[in-house]
Amino acid sequence: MIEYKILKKSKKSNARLGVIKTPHGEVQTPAFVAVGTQATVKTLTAQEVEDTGTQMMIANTYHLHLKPGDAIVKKQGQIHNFMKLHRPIMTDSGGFQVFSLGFGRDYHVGKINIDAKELIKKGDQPKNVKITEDGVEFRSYLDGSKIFMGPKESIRIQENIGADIMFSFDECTSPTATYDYTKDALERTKRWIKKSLDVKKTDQALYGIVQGGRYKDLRIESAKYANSLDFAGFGIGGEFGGDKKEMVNMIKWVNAELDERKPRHLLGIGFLEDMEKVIKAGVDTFDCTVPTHYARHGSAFTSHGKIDFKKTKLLTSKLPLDKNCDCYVCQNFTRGYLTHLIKAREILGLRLLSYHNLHFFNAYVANIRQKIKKGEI
RNA sequence: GCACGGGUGGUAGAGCGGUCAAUUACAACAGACUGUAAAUCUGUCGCCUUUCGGCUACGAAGGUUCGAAUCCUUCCCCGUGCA
Repeated sequence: MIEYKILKKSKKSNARLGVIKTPHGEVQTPAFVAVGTQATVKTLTAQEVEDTGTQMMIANTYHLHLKPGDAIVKKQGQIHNFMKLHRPIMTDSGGFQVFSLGFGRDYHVGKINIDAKELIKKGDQPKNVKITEDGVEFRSYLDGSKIFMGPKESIRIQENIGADIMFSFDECTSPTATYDYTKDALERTKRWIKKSLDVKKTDQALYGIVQGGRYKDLRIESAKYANSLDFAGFGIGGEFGGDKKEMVNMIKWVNAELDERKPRHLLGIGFLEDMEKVIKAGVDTFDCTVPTHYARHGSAFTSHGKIDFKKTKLLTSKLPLDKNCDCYVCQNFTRGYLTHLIKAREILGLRLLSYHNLHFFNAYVANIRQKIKKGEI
């Protein structure tokens, strides 16, 4: 189980300072959660992940079920022992893959989409996954085989993986869904999160997920329902409207309904510019692929903006990546060297940028914690 | 000197009479990425033009043809073999 304690509540916003105690250590919140889908924060060793100041990681049920198989992870001593990360770990339920491999893929849309048109009507099905009342039939992206996953399957897999915190199985809806579709999907998600709780056998913590798309009444209904059940915390998922303002409002609608004594995790949101906004809306933890994903695409974040290390002109630069950063990468290498590594497609380039970006994101949130502590936000 | 083979856009390398401003790859340039189908994807990439279109181009110069990067002649380079 986990324990959440509020250390300080902001007077200026809904932000709060807290700590989540888990069997694998504490998380000072608000906190950034690194994404380690396949039991690895891509390119980095567990030791390096810890060295970047990462407090918690989130792995993925769907991916680990396909490869290597959750039974294998269990036999290897579960995820902490398997990957040798001695920090708190979460597992996402596979609910996001209902979207990313389903309608998300069909419509080429992300979770925040200003151009989204309402195209998905109640009863519609994505091309590559089949959504039923009991769960979802996926096509494995590895070999095309059929994989069925519902709340029961997801929880069983997550219990085998053995993270500190599990998420209930849900259907992440698309920004291209109509109200009627989203309402219908929410009814499924409500049944699924209840079922997730009912079938859970271990003492791992389970978070209930809130959906409801961009629709206020559905978001509130979803939050109220999740709050009525005995979850250890909450996950806020789904699409987040057309812009950041809308997103923040949606988070506020939801958090107003949730028991403040339980931690709230915002699923899959975390651009740098989003962090302070969502924290002020009352979010405690959030995960995002951006630092590691962008790193592998050659981009690094700095105190003066983003740098694209694919640009040839940077080859002659003798400046550090970020002069205001005290991470190993910024202390040792020039922008020119990093550019060379990226352009030469050397693995080290991806590793160094991943390391720096994670460090940068963690430091960024640590700074926000300080601001809350000082009463600045 | 003789005999073959070859000279194509920044590079490599297709094309071998019209559908070729020229396949493709790389490079270059620009952009995207939010619970990771992602060390990925998209666009531009001779010059002028927003588009239509125009212009100059496949070693050089001639020629054949309605039409040539593609065929012929000469020349200039490069590679291999024989002297």
